[in-house]
Order: sequence, then structure tokens, then C-alpha cells
Amino acid sequence: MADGKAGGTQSGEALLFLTDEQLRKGIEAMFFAYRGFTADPDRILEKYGYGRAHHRAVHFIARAPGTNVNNLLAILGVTKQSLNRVLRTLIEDGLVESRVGVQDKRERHLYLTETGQSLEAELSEAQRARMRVAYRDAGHEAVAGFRRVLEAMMDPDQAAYFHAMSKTLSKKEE
Amino acid sequence: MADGKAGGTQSGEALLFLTDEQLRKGIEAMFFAYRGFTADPDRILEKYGYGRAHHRAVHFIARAPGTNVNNLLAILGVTKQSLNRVLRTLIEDGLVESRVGVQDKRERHLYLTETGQSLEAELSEAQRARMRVAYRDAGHEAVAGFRRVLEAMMDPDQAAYFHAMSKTLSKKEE
DNA sequence: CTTGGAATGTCAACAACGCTGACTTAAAGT
DNA sequence: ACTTTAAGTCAGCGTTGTTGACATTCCAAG
Repeated sequence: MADGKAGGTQSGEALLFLTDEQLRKGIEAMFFAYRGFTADPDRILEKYGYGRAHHRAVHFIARAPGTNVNNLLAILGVTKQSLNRVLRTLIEDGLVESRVGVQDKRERHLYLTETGQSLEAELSEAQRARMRVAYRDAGHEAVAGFRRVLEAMMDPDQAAYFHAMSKTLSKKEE
Repeated sequence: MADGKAGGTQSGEALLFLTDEQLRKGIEAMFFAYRGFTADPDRILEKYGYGRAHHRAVHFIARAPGTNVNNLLAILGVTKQSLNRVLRTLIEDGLVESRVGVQDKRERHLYLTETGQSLEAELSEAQRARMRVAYRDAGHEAVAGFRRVLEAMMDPDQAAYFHAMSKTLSKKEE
């Protein structure tokens, strides 16, 4: 436990040889890759005076148009106050529209305006471009593995949102 | 460009079929997985009153004992002032030792104390545990793919640090 | 030996974005 | 009628990032 060179904790030896060193490399790969992952959007956001929190909000509103605030809160995993600060500026700047629910008037359904859609497109395109190159460089088998490991790394409840996301294109609006 | 359902930008069709939808899923997988990735360390850090910045510093000092501040700065990609604030508390709390260089006395070489090593071990063990489970669940082919995609996602200079990291166990101290 | 520049550290101020706690409004459920 | 839920707001705080300015120390070149 002192040096963790090769005799460290291991499990599942029957199937996988996982030295602490290999696991550490995986950890560092996540760290460096995530920085690359956010680098392009960060540069774009800076032009408009927004931050990552704005990007996340815009992304998931684009993904599930008409979602309400509570749902977005659960996906993003932040507090109401934190999201509200971001959402307010996006609404004030005319990127997001907040419509009062018809069935339940307490709820606000969120939509991107045309301006919002164009920012989202710009951010998304930059991020997808990087993913596309990385996917192509790595090959399609690598992509499948990449996705499998990432899914296994999520917290179960987070993973549920991740899977639901594909289907959340069904709008439960009014 | 309005909906990006299936007719979006594609490249490398000869080898890979990459719809915008698949790329978006990859992006979201990174988002949710990174949250899982940091969740365990975050809980531990909270016990001691530290944050992620402390974790990163401790991790890379453990990785390259005797590294100087400038090198750490380049790896972490933050400003001197930002790192210094974190480093100061770690030194005050007796987790990190800063030794004046012998060859060049302007440089400070950084080392973990025993206390620092034990915190690092606790953080690292938690994070490795999650990686281990994720790796096992995904299978070893998936692991190789995971690593390949992550590497392809890094900025070139970041990737250089990532690769150098393995060899930086060579101490250039005094 | 003096001087320029590199490495380091420090101070102040600020911004983004998390958090808690308290409170209001409106609408829905019971 | 009463309670709960959804949303928004205000105030305050902590971490971590940023600039800019400035001091110190010390190597190295003139």
C-alpha cells in the first residue's frame, strides 16, 4: 500500500489484469480528456460572456425541449438557486423562452429561441467535431468500448437520466 | 441544422457511421461519467475541508515526487496564483513539503509528507475502486477502446503531459 | 560585478458557479 | 380549508478560476 507499484489491490483477476498503474492511467486519461472535451465550447462561451453552466442548460433544453425546471434540475444535479441564476440570464438575453404550463400552470416549460438554437448549434458543432475526430482516430470498436466504460462509471441514478435522455424527445408539454 | 436528427454533418463515412445523435450521446456520456468519476473523491475531500484543486495537486505530486511548481502549473493548466493558494494550505496543513532546490535554489521541489500520502492513498483508492468496477463491467477490449478515445480527445500538448507522466517517475531532484 | 530575466511567492480584486437558508407566490391536490 | 409542490428570489458564503501589480531570490550573461 506504500508504493502501489504492482502488488496493489486487484479484483477480477480471472478476467482482467488491472494493476494500480493501469487504473491510475485511466484516471489521468479522464482528467486530460475532459479538459480537451470542454476546451472548444469554453472558447466559444467566452465570446458571449457565458460559462459552462450556461452550456449545460442550453444543451439539455435543446435535447428535451419543453422540459420543466425540476426535470432540468435533476439532470444537472445542481440547486434551484444555481440553475435559476443561469436560466435568468439566458431568458433575459433572449436565448431561452419560459412558457407557463397549460395542464399545470405552476410548471414552466423551457424552449430555445432561434438565437438560443444558434448558440447551441455553434457549441454542439464544436464539441461534436472533436468527438468525431476522436472517434475516427480510435476506430469503431474503441468507440463501443469507450461508451461501455463511461456508462459503467456513472452513478446508477445518473445513468438512468442518461438512458432516458434518448427517449425524452417525447414532449409531455401541455 | 435545425433538428440534427439524422441528416447532420458526417465525416469518415467509409469507416464509421457517426450520426449527430451518436456524437451527442458520447458527449452526454462524458458529462455523466465525469460526475461519477469525481463523486467519491469529492465526498472524501469534504471531510477534510478540501476541494478538487487540492486533489489534483496531491495526485500529481504523488505521481512525480520532487516536481517543481512550474511543472505542476503546466500539468494542471491553472495560474500560479490559483495553484499557490491550494499549495499553501497543503503545506500549512503538513500534507506537502516544499524543499528548496539544491542545483537551482529558486525552484521548490514538492513532496508529500506521510499525512499527504495517506490522504492521497484514500482518494486514489476510492477513485481506482470505481475505475476497477467500470473496467470489469465493460471488459478488457472496452478498456482499450476507452483509453484510445480519451487520448484522441486530448489537446496535443495535454497528451504530451499525459504520456510523459509515466516516465516522470524519474526524479530530477538535486 | 552589475544587470536582466526567470522562478517563485504574495496581495488585492473580481467572476463563475456551486452551496445553504429563508421566504413568497401561485396552483394543484386532498 | 389546508397542505404540498413548482418556481422564483434574496442574502450570504466557499472554492477555484482569472488579471494585474509587485517583491524576492538567484542564475547567467555582459
